[in-house]
Amino acid sequence: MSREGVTPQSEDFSAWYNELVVQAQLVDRGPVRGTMVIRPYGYRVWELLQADLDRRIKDAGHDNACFPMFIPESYLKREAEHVEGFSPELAVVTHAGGKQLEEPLVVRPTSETVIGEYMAKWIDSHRDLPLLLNQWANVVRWEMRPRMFLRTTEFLWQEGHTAHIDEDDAMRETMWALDAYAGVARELAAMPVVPGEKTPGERFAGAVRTYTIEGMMRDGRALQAGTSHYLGTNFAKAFEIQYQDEAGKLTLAHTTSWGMSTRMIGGVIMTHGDDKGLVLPPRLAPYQVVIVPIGRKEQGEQAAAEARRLGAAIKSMGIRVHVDDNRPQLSPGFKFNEWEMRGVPVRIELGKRDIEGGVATVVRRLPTVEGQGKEQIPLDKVPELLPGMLADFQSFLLARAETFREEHTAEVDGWDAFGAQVGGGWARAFHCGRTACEDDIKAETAATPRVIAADAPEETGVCVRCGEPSAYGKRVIFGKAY
RNA sequence: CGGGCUGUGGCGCAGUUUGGUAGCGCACCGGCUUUGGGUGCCGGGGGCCGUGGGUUCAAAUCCCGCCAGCCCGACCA
Repeated sequence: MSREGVTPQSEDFSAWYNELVVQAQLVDRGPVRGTMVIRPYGYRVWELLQADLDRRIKDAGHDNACFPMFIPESYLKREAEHVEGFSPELAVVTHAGGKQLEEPLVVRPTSETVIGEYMAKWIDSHRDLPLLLNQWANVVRWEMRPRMFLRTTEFLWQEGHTAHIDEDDAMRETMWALDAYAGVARELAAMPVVPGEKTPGERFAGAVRTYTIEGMMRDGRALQAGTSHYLGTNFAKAFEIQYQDEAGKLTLAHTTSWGMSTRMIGGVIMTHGDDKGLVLPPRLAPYQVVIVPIGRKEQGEQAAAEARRLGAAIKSMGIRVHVDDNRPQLSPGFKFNEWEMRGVPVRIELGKRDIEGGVATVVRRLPTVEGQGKEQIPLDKVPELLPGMLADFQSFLLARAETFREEHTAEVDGWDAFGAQVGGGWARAFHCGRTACEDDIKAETAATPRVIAADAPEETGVCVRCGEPSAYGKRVIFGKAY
């Protein structure tokens, strides 16, 4: 840790990100290429996301379960598109117990197949539906170009798997999950995502319809932060997930699957971070407030004691607070920079001057109002003022990200304008709907269709690339993606 | 898989061209210093120089192979 700070975003966004995730102590590099060790500070962020999403999942009637990570290779092969989509990135176990296995085992890249097998076993009658399952698990996908949180060989996620009596019910479920993800993104991550459908070319392998929430990062690129699929009867056919309907007839169930992963953390970093480092939304911050006592010897001890007292009062307000009183070898300046780099929303400085004046020096990670910097607040008023301050900070981040996205999104109709727009943001454009045309666009501009926004107005036009009549009945958001 | 770069104390690097007892900064340990935006000073500990072979009296340094990592590209739900 000899460096001071990280490469500025403006200079090299990618370097900024790579350095920051390590220096902020969110992760460390794993021993195997593409793997990551999630350190306590990073894992706490995940736990906070997890707690909220898990509550939403359970409130909507789903039950958690856990399926094995080893899947017989033959399972994957039962759904043609599914196996084709995944085979390049599978990790396969061929040897175990000191000998070659009769049938190779795939380390799960996702669990549609195993869960499908058991759904078939557990479902007999229409009375068994809907079957609403969820699991929190790790999955493995052998990626060519891994990046911490965004695309790692192994990652943590939640995968919901449900079976329904018909398309209507399954679609309600699909949209429920999408809405839950949008809620988590907006309310916890302060990330203003665009929910909507993916084009056929971007669809999940084996899905009938794929939905996504897309967020814009501070370099103008898009991040898929959660995804929900209506699988139709594709997996039901492959795994014989069927039920007897009221008339006694055997009928295929309609299934869904939906997932949100540790990738969301990467989204938080790239949505709010700046040249000084991380900026964590209070609802996801392991430490919402850090108190730095200032002084040495007796004076330092007095400040530390006062800091601990204040910390206890703040904690009793239900706020996650940390008192940095155990590192006398570090100067206050160092600590200020470090906690800013690690994204703590509010810092409280407590030294001789403060204590004599009966105040604390309170500093936000970002000025929520122009020109607002440090402020002195009477010590006994600090705990009661903090909840409001944190809530304001949370909504400030969401509003700021929303403004940023609007400023970097434009309606585009000409091909030249399209190329310019996707250079640093999103283009809302008409598209013919042909996958081959999407491929051309990608080859020429590196941009891909990200989402057909659910709330986009109904309109038609001609394809921005080939001039054919537009598909989808609305514009499509294009951008470069992670 | 292709192109480029890099492997030297925990981290970041110099030393390699021209072979000759392995160095610096940060971190760490001990001590001192009146810690408000990356304190200053003194004294310490720590390194099969990625790996295997070759050349040589002698290799971090020269030669050949291999491995790993990073960046760019192809690829990616």
